[in-house]
Amino acid sequence: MRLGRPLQHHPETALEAAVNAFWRSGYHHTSMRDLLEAMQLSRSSLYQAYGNKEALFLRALARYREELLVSLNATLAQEASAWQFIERLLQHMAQQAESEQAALGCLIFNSATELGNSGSTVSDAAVQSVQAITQFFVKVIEQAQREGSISPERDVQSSAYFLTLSVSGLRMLLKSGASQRQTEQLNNNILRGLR
Amino acid sequence: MRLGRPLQHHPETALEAAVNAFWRSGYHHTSMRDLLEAMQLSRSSLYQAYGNKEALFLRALARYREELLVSLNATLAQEASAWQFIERLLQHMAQQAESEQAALGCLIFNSATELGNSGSTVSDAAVQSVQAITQFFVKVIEQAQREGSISPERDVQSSAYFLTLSVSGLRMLLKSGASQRQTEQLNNNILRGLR
DNA sequence: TAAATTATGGACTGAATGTTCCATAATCAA
DNA sequence: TTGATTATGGAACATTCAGTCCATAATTTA
Repeated sequence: MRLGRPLQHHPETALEAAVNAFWRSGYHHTSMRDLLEAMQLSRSSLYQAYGNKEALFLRALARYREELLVSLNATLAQEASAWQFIERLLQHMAQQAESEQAALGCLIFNSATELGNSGSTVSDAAVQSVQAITQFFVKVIEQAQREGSISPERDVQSSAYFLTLSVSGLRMLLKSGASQRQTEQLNNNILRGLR
Repeated sequence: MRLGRPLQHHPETALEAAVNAFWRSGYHHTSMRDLLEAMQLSRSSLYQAYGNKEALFLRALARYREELLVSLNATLAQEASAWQFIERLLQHMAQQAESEQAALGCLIFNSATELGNSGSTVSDAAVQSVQAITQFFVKVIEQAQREGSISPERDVQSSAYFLTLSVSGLRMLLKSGASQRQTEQLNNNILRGLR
């Protein structure tokens, strides 16, 4: 068995709370005070369990990315086709318009925009997460080409990047208060860019 | 003539420096110390001339937006067609890949992503600036439709939003270190989404 | 020259920042 | 029960934060 006094908090639950805190306010503008309150644990426990703010952010971002990719893969698997997956994904984002969720945007794109690729550990992590999203879209595009809904002449990498760009741009517009109607019509342009 | 001791700084030059400071680090992460150093003036002078950090940011963002729109309008006017303007705009962004300029992104999209639309004065200004960009693209799309390069069946607002989304997404990818080759190929998807 | 007016330099404030430290609490192994 | 080990609460730290204040400098008007 494990030695010493047992944890009085659930590390996974606390990390989830940290994700939400960073999601709401970004890396720099989320203070340790915010994190302590959100995660419901004492200073010592936080530093003991996660090291420091930077390390906690890396853990939070990694968790967000992993959960997102698991969710995306699961949704892809249960859709009838890759093309339908893309349509549903865009439609789903449009339906979130003007909600609190939409106002948050995506932690990965938020972080990439905030941190750039300055070479710091945190900015590297953000860039790498954007790459992971694009890699997922590569799979989706390849499947769509096999299924005949995207021309085999289209460059896979470009189309995947275009999907990343589109989702990121959509998130920015939704953050700026774009309406559902506006977003839905927009999606036609995105789909046309893919075909 | 003006009464009292004359200014020892050029307000326009100082504001330009403030723009660059906010551009580099965002609203929250740019400190007054950063601004004082960038603008090369003393605390008193800064507060006397601009009020406080929030007011200074509003001025800086407004200046950035105005300069950007003047530049975009000038470029549009000297291109042979609206369609060619769009092509050149995207091409120009691709050529900036992997440069310091690309690493900065766009102050407006950076701010919109950082500040969301929380209802604060600064976030309102960011949202409004995104709208101003979209309004400019409305003009471009209408001109392109008159010139026959974009189908009159396309919804003007949607296409304008799509251009805003594309430029924003492109900026995010460039910030994440996307290469020139990747970006150039990407542009074909964007143009296809417009036609 | 004197009075009025505006700008500037720099000290100062209170609050917030991320982080460290230590005494104490709570568990397990012997 | 004792000793080892880990977790926790809270005080404390130096630094940075945005912003204020006041004495003084530099100018115009009278």
